[in-house]
Amino acid sequence: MRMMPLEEADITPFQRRVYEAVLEIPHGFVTTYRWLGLAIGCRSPRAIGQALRRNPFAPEVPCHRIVASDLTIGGFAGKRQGPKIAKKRRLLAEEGVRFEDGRLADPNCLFTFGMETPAR
DNA sequence: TACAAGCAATAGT
DNA sequence: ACTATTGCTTGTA
Repeated sequence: MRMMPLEEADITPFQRRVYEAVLEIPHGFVTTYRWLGLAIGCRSPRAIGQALRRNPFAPEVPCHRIVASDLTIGGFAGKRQGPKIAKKRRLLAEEGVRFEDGRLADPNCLFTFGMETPAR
């Protein structure tokens, strides 16, 4: 598989921002659409999901490390349920991120791009 | 170029 | 549980 620089890809600037941010997620960690939005200054998580859905860089860009803000597993491959989701869960399990009943077991695995944890 | 519809979500009611 | 909001992509005229 070819490693194509993001610069030469046929993508929009927004998509490039999203992928760059996703690449910063360390192995064994996950982040949420919310955090991604904060990181790249986008207040519309749906746009992020759409960008990831059209991800031409799978699996070079670990789009499986994105979960929903309430720590549910979120969606994958354009769906919110089905075999794709099971695969996403398995991929995360391989990286040491454990899920329980469709929810992230250890919130400690959340990667917040060096920002402070959300004031809840 | 202009407009409408859709999306792997989230917050508020 | 349901609706509103939100930024961006894509398709059609």
